[in-house]
Amino acid sequence: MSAERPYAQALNRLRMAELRPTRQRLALCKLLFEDGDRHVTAEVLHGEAMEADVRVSLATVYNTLHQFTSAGLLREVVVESSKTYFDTNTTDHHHFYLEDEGRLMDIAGDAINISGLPTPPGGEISRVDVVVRVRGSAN
Amino acid sequence: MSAERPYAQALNRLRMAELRPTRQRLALCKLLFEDGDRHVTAEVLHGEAMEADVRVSLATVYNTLHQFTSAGLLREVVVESSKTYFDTNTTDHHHFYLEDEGRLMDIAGDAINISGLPTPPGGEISRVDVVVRVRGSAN
DNA sequence: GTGTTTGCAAAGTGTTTGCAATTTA
DNA sequence: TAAATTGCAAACACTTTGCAAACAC
Repeated sequence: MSAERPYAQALNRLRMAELRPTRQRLALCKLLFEDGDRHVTAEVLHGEAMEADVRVSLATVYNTLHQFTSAGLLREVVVESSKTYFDTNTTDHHHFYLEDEGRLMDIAGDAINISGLPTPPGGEISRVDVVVRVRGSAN
Repeated sequence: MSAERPYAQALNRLRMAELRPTRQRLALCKLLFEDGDRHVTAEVLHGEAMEADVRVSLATVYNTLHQFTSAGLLREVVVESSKTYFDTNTTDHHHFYLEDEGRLMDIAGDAINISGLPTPPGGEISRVDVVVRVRGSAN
């Protein structure tokens, strides 16, 4: 919806998250959400910003990604030490990880069924992450 | 088996992996495998070595953990960016991750049932990792 | 002896932080 | 103009690397 109003959309998203719509946040928000579901690292997003002639520092990209995550706009996905991926899809779902390309792909939450989960040892389950590692996708 | 012969056991393990049984490798091997399944980081293992008065550099611990992993003696588990866990259990299984403590616990491979896995997009599945994140275990 | 392994210190990577300058409301 | 945000550069945690000395066979 309203894919033709990415700017207004970004503004709305920031308002809902109660984050001041600064030039940088608006631009990053637009880049992140205007093209459907994405999985980005800070470096990649920063690169896209540079290409789009948006002046943002890498530090701000990091800060913004974390603010968006705290606000529930993004979700962090851990598949590789020493690289943090942010996912624009915050609904319940899982991932393919294409090891050769270092790329993530969503698996719809209802596509996989998990049964027999043991009771967690004290505390409660905050999330169940399934990562299906795929090799040879580059050939 | 032969839990009372940790040294001979370690020696055997190294021989099977075709790694020279150096003082350092033997000591690390012993620390890793004499007490059942473990999940360690390089820092933690290095700390244990120091406590046991085994002189090993952190760099060697890192190298050794990777050699053991390549040899199939260990397996890497990714649950947190910027921290690598090595698991002495190399069989098919999954994990609880106690977020408050940063601790891993095994979930037997046959305890969980996963159905409906979509076909991977080119390439073949090298592994399916299930991480059950648990919060509040420290209370 | 010869080739492997180690330790050190230095370099590397991805990320976070302190603070003055800038921007927003 | 008061408070929030930014950019920079420095600091950070964790990990890898180059190379001479020590070690295993």
